[in-house]
Amino acid sequence: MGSIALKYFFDHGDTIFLTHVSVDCVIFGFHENQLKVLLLKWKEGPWCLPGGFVKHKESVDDSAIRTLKERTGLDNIYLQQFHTFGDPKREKGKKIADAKSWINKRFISIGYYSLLEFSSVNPRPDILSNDCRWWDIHKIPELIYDHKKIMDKALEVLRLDLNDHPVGYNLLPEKFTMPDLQKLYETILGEELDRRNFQKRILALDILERLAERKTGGAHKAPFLYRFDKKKYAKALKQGLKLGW
Amino acid sequence: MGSIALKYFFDHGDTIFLTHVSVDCVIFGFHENQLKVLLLKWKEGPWCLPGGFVKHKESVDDSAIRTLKERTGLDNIYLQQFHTFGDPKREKGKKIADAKSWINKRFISIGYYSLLEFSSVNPRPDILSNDCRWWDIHKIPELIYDHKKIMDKALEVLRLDLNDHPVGYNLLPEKFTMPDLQKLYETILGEELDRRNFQKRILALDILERLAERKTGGAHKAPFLYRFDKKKYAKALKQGLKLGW
DNA sequence: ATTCATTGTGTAAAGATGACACAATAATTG
DNA sequence: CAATTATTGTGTCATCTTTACACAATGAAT
Repeated sequence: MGSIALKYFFDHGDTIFLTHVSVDCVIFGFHENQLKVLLLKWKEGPWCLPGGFVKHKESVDDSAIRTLKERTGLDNIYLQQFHTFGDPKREKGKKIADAKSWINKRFISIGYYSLLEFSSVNPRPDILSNDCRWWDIHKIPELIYDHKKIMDKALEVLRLDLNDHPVGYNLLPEKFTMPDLQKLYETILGEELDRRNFQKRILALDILERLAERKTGGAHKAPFLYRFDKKKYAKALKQGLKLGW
Repeated sequence: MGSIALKYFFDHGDTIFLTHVSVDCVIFGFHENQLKVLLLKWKEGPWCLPGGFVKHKESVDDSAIRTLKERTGLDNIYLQQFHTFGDPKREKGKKIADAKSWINKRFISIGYYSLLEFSSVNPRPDILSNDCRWWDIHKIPELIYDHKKIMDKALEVLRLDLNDHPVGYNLLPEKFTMPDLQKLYETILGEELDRRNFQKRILALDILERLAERKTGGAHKAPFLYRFDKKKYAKALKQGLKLGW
């Protein structure tokens, strides 16, 4: 991607994309007992959420899927639209290209959050950026425009969704231990949970399958490995999970 | 509003409004134990949700507030953004003005729902419509584009919000009876609730004030009147109500 | 072999929810 | 005007859910 493509994008992007509408993605991953977010760094600029524009005949959902694919290489990602940000001052100080460029117009941004398994991702910068990496949710750098606000809102919604969406299914690797799952919940909720009660409630959902294997290697007693039982999981989802944390 | 204003709107609306972005409002009211929705009828056309466009320097929220004010005469309405609809085929068959008009372009619509006290409203048609009235939620006429889908989604979100938003506060008149409140919940949830348990749970929230008065006039025993206690209500909201229906 | 941190499991108390019964009362009726 | 009727106000008990907490088992480290 050279400056020719970039120049075309700035000068004639509006022949491809809708003006005034953009998409921003808050991509969550979980690694080393920490909730992470994937951020991009603009060339000579601040960090920001991966985002994109909506093609003329593309659905907004598809635009988010495309953005995600371009940044992570992944298809079939769990994706949730969570809010649309429409303050006219949200992109304060914006000046990307020539004053006349379509891209300098005001944009309404539709926010999506996605959950994915950390190690399956190979973060890739986009045409406007030169760095793309995971940041711990508690150590986010200065972000451009209202992107911090967008991220906070995503986290808030994720917390609520925890009650009726089996978030672990998307954030953890195929096989995981009960402590892993608990740490995930604790990280998202920002509070500690009782180990024994947590296990009881999760198992009561009847969506997990306990494997014969245990996870060895760590110090201390080896915990069992679990896996989501897709059939039971789908069934429970239809009835509506209810955790009530 | 004559055809001159209308012509200007079609020909030059894009000097006032953003292209590709619109707002649709699902306005709920409660009357005679029925949940109602305010709908507009286009001149020589189908029924639709009240909606509008976003001015160049106006926030999307403000645009929804303005739309609501224009249709109902009301300010200070409870308003919740609930979803953004971005399918490129959502406005199938659209052809409003000259082919070249900005308004015939594709629009992404941001959905808001609002709750308001039925009798405080004086429904007013807009420049494009000649009728504006309440429809029972169970007897909705054929709606334009994807507006039925938008309405269904609003209702779905309202049901979920019932758990942590005191919906009654916005939909009922200042003074109301316990049966009134129960009917409201039953209508939104679409299921019957036990009278005694309902009362217990609602009163346990400690947000209502029982008045000395009773509601006379109806046949049978006169029920007490209640009122929301604004102080307690605000306090409970901060802690997060939890009903769990 | 002992120590240590962590895992697996169980149980009892407290709290929330659900099912249900009966007395009180405001208008209607005959 | 007394009896009727449908509805409201209130209470209790059983059941399910949630919370708090204890102890034995185990794998690695010492």
